[in-house]
Amino acid sequence: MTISEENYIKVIYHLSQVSPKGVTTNAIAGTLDTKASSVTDMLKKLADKNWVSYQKYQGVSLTESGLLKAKMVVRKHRLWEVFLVEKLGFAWDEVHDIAEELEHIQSDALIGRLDEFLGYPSFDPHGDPIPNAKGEMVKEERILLSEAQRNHTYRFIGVKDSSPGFLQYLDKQKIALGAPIELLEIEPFDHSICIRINEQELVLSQKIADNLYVLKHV
Amino acid sequence: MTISEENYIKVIYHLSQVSPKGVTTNAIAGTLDTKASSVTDMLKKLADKNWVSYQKYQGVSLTESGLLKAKMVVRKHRLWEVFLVEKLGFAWDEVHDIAEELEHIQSDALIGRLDEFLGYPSFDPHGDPIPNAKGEMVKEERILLSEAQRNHTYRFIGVKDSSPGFLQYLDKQKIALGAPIELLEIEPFDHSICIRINEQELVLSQKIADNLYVLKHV
DNA sequence: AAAAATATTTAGGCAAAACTAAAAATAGTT
DNA sequence: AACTATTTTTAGTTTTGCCTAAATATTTTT
Repeated sequence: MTISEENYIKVIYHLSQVSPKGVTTNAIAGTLDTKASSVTDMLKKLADKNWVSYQKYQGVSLTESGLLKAKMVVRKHRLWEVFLVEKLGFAWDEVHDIAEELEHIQSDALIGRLDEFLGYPSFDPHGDPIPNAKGEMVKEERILLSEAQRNHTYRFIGVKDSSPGFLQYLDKQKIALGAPIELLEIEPFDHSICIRINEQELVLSQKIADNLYVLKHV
Repeated sequence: MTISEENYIKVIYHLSQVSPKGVTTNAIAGTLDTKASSVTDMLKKLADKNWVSYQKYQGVSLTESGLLKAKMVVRKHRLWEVFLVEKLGFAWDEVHDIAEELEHIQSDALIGRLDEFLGYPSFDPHGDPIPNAKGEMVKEERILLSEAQRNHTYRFIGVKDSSPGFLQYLDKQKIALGAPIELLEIEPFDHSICIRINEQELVLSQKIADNLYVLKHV
């Protein structure tokens, strides 16, 4: 499997999470920053190799073997991110691009030993679950903070947007993974919210609340 | 710099150690397992980018910037080997191919932090010196065991051949890096030698002795 | 020094993965 | 249902890094 093929499979996997009935050519092109015609070419190749099922003009979805391939790439990406943060001391906003390269190293022995070295982590530094060697991962009952209810308390467990800009904003506001968040107020006009975190009150815009995953109960 | 370009530069660097007056097209082709015509193509490209000086039919040598590039690839390769052995518990005969992939990850920050994490090692698991960020590395007064003198004691500090087969042979004979070796006898007929190592006597063929680096004094 | 052997380069092609431009299919709108 | 807009595919190119086969240099042998 080439690096390019792995990247396509991974992107199709991520886009499938949002639109499970089929991923469009344009969506893939947009994510990978290529042209739609290039995507069509690659989809044919991936279909030939039985990693996606693809009908002209109807979008694609991963086959069983494609899904496993995708999960293995995601597994590698997230394990490397844990390594970069936990062992090398990188900040959570610095690791994505490096992991993007490391995820393509081909060695099952390597990734198995890395997993062991890291203590078999279940989540990466952004709160995303790490598939095990079989592709299984924990599934949490998480919601977006923008969908949460007034006067309830949640736990901040992940980000939807993991771009450096957003992560740096969270650092600045001292909003860290695992923190309890109490939803104090929802402003009807602009959907901004007021929360209590670290014993302080904080106002977050809808856009921010829309990118924070919280645990439903407690 | 592409992966292919890095591999060429690295191979030219290694071959230069043996033949400093110029590396031949065929030597490169042999090492990289490609055809001479492919090498010629690449040499032109590398010359255009000023990483090698190349005269038709006269072989190549690295320019100053090419030499630094090569040392940085070697640095990455050897640091990753240390990581694989020291941190992930791989054996010294298992790490070459994985490091061959890892050496192409592009991130100065990564390699700097990896170096720090490993405690700024000076040698890789095979006893080869690791260049620092400037390309400097320690130079030892080492010789081959086949060039050593009778009744002198040496220290085993490196291997010339680092193929898995040879390394496994050394493991089997309990010949480990750092061990003192006393040269007891040189057999004139086949140049095999008798040594004392780990309080035991051992006979080594010329081929073995020809691939072991030892420290000259003590 | 000429002939033979070897090494290297040139010329022409191929496959992967991207591109542009044009054609075809689908979706949306009146 | 027809027209328009959008999406997707096809067709034809480009670039990178490799290949084979043929031509040219260099080296070795006689």
